[in-house]
Amino acid sequence: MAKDSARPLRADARRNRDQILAAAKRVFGARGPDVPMEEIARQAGVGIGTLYRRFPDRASLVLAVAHDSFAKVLAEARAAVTEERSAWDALVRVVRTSRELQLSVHLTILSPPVSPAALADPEVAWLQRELLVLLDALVLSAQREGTLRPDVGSGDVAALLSLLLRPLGAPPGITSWQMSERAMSLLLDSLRTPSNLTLPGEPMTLEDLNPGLTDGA
Amino acid sequence: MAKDSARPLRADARRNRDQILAAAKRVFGARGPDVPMEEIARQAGVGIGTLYRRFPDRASLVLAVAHDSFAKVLAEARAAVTEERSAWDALVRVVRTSRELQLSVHLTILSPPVSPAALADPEVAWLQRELLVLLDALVLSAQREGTLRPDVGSGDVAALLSLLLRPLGAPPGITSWQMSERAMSLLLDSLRTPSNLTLPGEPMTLEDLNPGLTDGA
Amino acid sequence: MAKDSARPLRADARRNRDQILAAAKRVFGARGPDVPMEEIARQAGVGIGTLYRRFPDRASLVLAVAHDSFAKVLAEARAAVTEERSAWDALVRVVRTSRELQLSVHLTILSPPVSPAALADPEVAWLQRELLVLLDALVLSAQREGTLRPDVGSGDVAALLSLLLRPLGAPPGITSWQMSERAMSLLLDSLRTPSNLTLPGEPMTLEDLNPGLTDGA
Amino acid sequence: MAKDSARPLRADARRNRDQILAAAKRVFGARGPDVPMEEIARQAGVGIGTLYRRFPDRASLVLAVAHDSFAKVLAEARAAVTEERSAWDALVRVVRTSRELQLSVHLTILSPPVSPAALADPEVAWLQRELLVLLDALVLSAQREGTLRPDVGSGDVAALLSLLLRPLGAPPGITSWQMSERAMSLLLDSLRTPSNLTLPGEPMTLEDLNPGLTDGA
DNA sequence: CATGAATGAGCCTTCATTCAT
DNA sequence: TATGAATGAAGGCTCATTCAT
Repeated sequence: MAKDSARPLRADARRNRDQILAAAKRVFGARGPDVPMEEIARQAGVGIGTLYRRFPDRASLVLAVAHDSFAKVLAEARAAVTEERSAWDALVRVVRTSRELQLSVHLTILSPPVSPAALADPEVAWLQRELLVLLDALVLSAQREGTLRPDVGSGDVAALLSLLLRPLGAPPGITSWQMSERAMSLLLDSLRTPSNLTLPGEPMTLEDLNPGLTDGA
Repeated sequence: MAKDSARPLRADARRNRDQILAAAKRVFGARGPDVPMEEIARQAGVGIGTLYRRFPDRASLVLAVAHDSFAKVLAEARAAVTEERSAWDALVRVVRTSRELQLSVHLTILSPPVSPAALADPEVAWLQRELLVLLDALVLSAQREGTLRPDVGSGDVAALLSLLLRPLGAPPGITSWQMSERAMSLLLDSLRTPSNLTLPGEPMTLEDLNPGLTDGA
Repeated sequence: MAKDSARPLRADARRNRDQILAAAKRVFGARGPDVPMEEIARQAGVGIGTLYRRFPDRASLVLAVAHDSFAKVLAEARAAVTEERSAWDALVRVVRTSRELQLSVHLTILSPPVSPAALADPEVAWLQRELLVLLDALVLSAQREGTLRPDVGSGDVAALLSLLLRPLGAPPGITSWQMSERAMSLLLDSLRTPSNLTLPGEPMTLEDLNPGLTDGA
Repeated sequence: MAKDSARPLRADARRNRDQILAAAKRVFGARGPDVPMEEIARQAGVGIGTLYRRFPDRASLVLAVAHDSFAKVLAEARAAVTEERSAWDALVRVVRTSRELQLSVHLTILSPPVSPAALADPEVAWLQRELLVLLDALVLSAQREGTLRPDVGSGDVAALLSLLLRPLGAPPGITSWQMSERAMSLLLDSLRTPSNLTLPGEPMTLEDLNPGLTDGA
């Protein structure tokens, strides 16, 4: 389906490639898509030259990250479909395990406003399509099952995911994480029929969001 | 509450300042906070020097944009509280009219992951606090009213807003807008008690999200 | 011998011009020749536009400062020649009172390495020549008198002055001043025949130059 | 005593570094500390990026130049102390060979009015102190020897050096050089006991200083 | 093949100077 | 006329990318 041009890559080269990819994922996630290439190289423990040998330019690195993430998500999603009892459960699992998505989404979103560079790549496009098709099937199943409100389409679900999975832009502190958890629960509930949600944790107060905010109030 | 240090600014200077602010809002919104200053100047129809005379550095421009947006949102929110019949309606209106929020949120978010520079500014911080306090009151009222699920706090609401109002990163096409509309509706519904939502428009399909996507499928 | 083109200048204009000149002198002296024009305008209490109306560009302001300083020095030198008993005394007085020179020298030096712009101006050139001629006469007189070593020329004297009058580059603290005083005394003594110097003050120690320097030594 | 943090630097990098340093010395000397960095890069025959790779900002380049010059001077001074017969001779040699000083002095002067940035650096500060301590010893020896007037301190000597070694601001033409030579001789003589100077060259005339000056006289 | 050096385009910012009020 | 706004050229610095070791 893809990769063919190059022979399998020597062991150390392979290792380098992986380290770079891992570093890029980490760094992009933590500091946005504008980090200097050298920073990534440093974190990967390789020279800048090596990075460029592996990924001829920034775009191709971003692409590789996107590809990698998408692939992992897709695999997970397929596993969910196979292993979960109901379509709804599978859907929930896809969403929940899609922390991995967070990055791909960040870079080359599920929905139309896509980083054009990334989607230009046929493989990423293919992955994206596979994922969406799977999502579509899941949505239909769940609706047939009666667990998903009938007036939403897979496009709606993808859109919500796009929105929710976007990183919050903050160092992912506990609060930020909990916030996402609760938001996601609410979201899922809004999709569910019949709704029967119990939100995790306590209601979030202003104080939770902005510690110290109400001191002077 | 604001502007005080300097005398009122000459007419043309005032006009330029406003044009710059408007351009910055537009451009930041469309292309993120990293656009070249010259781009903003060009869009505002002024020289780069003029921009810098008015806003001594990038940070101060960002700040001004944030301030302006926050102020508008706060005003709107207060109007909503006054004019709407129920707390729920006010809440909905705040959310809905908060397209304006989109930008402020983009720059100096409601919730903790805040652009630190912007919140360092006492005035912006004050505006933010006012807004959150108002939101808090609204949440409590709505819960007393029985229209808002009791297990969410104002923090949750703010968090959801933060997430949803984030720009999608795309040129705001029709699809993108509709998507937001529907997502927001779902969101509001997930907060509502009892839920009684009718989603606007038709279910979004994959085709809606990615026109042409299923061509080859 | 100069100024002719313009009519005498209205009173307030005159005042502005003088304030600007004074400010420029002060500021150039304190912060070197690269201070922004606006800084000078501010210190002079006028708008930048006014400054430029009076002095069409930086060069012409520098020129005016040089001119002014040279003129004062020349006047002083003439007074010294007239009033002092011996050529030597006059020479000493010229040197000593030439604190005023410090600035002119800083800008358009006595000796060849001259700020070309300034000496391009016929009036400044004329002043400079007058001064040098006067100095020449003084040197000859003093040598005839037997108070100045016969193997130096007026060029040597001018050169030494150029060197010594250069500002030290420091905020003119007490030490800096004393240092100059002593250096100048030594210099004068090196020119004197017979030498009979008593240096002012105490010998300068390293500690004087660099307070705290020998703490750890 | 110096350089330690980094490994030895690749051969070509080393060469570039040296060229940059040399160019900087030359250019700073000729045109002051405000020359554009690009000018220095050009003169060094490298790209601007290379310059910045080696010296992350202007301050650090200035620092390096100062360091280098000071180190050379100190070495020379130590050699002088060792090799010259009398303290006086050593002192004279230090002064005379201190053309090298000219630059260091220009940047981070011997005496208090020091470019603060440069002296903030511990190594430069250390070099400066070493030099001053050595000078101090030399002054005392010479005074014990009876060759240096007893009423001056090492601070005076350093101050005079600071003054005299300052570049004249001109392209170092022959005249300028001779002028310095003679001035320095006079200076040394003013310090000497008993004085027995024969000045080098002929008395300098006004014509020497300003060729063409007396043309129209 | 890995490395780190070199390069230069591009963005931020300052400031001399001109121009509208 | 005085003022302060507008302008743009120039310099500092960063970083993506290419090249020599």
